[in-house]
Amino acid sequence: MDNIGRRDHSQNVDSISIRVRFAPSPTGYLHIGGLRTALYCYLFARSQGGSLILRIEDTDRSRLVADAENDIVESLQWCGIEVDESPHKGGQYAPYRQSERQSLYLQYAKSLVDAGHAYYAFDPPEAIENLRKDHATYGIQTRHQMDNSLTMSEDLVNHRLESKQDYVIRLFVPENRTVSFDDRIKGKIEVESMMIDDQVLTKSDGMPTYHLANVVDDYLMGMTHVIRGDEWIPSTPKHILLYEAFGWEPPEMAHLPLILSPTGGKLSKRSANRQGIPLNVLDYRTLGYEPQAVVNFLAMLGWNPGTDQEVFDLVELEQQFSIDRVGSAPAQFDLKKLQWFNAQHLRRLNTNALIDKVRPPLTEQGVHLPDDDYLKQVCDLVRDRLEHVHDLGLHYRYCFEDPEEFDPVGIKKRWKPDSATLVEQYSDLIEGMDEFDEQTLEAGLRDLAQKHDIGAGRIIHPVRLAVSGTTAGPSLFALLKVLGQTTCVRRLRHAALQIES
RNA sequence: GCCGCGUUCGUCUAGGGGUUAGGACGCCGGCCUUUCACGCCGGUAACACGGGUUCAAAUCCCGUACGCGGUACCA
Repeated sequence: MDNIGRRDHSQNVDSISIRVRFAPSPTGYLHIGGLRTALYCYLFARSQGGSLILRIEDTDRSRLVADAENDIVESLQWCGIEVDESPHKGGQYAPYRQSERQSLYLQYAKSLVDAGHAYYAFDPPEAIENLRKDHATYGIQTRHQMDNSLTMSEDLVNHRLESKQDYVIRLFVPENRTVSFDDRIKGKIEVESMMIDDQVLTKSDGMPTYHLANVVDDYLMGMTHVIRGDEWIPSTPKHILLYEAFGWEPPEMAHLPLILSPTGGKLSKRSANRQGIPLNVLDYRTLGYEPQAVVNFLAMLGWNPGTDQEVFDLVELEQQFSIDRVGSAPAQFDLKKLQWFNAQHLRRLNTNALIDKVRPPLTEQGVHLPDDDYLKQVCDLVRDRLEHVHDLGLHYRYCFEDPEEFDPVGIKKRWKPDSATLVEQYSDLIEGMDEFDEQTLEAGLRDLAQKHDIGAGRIIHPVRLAVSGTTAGPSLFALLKVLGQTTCVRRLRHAALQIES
């Protein structure tokens, strides 16, 4: 017992530093709620100068999803959440996959039996099913009616164990105890031990249950804080009892409120789908969201800095995060707000970063990529009206290709009988320009308008329509400048002919 | 059923015995402007309900309702 996986207390620098784990079960891809838990774990660890450990809790072999672990790792990476120790990275307390630590749990469970805090139970499933018809728990009132090492002779118990009959080890939950703990987010929580089952610690397949593995690993791996979802609150008293049985000091607990669907219910696969909310983290990548925006959005769902700042990058979050400012009420997912965050982060990108972001979706949209210099000009031209990386190819395709169609509503509204003539005259003007810049373009157009004794808008609107096919867009003269002299002339002349017919 | 957690504008939230209950998203209006955005200015809208305690309650206490979670050899 003393020589297995003992926590190393000798390095006191280590033992005072904060250690937090994110401990997902690889039964599916990492979803947005799981990511928020990971994020808060990360932010807390980083803000305290501590470490984040990724531990894979794969004790349920029947629900295991083969590539879930990879998905989890990739999701965290995409968001910039770095872990200090993990199955892939290794670390002082390896292995970090619970399936690889099986023998450890068994030994600890047996030590609990030896100390009288746990017992062997041989009841077949039907017996337990029967029990639950009349009693809520397998515990204080019922354990003495069952087949276990509390009710059977030692010889018989040994015989059963030796003949490899199925058995589980159950925790002996004490009577009349008020189990309490002080949650960093929820405050003091109390539960009567009466309400708690004699928890199964090791399953008949030899695997530990979540409760055992979790407690043993959190202890062995030196966790100082357990930060996890709300749904674990009812289990925490069981864990506290386990820590007590082992004679260990429990870590600090912090239970995060859940993320709800926009209608208030549970954010399930079905509800998310119906609301158009991507559920898996990597779906957000596929859809072209900025990881920083997703992180920012999630951080603000349940936490606030106490100031008016709301746009944060990860580093700022690390600096400002405080678990004391995490709210205790669940929060509803709001896609509109995420989109706003996305726009904020996208626009803050410098031009070089922006063109990198924008190239893949453009390619996907079948746009022939121009050279970087041109792409930069386009990005700077439209960046303030970009909400999403896809918007460039979606709404500003004319920056890359001559428009093939002209908005009929726009034509009706802006194309007058004299428009074709004016557009052609302006194209002549442009063709003859030595200086091709915004000022010259504007001055030339206004001159032309004056000559015809009309408002500048009479030319501006048809020109925009001719050059872009649409009535909305960036400043016309800036647009013309970016498009370039020959493109402008070509488009204007072509449009004058086509719209006329 | 039982146990636990929660409840401030539609949404995210600040505040936490005496506030015109503040901000953000969304929505609406205005300004800017050649358009559409951006930006700026303004508007809309909230303390779940009922009892206490108190000079005073959104804030503290107790109930009720509603929501969510747990009650597994799932995590």
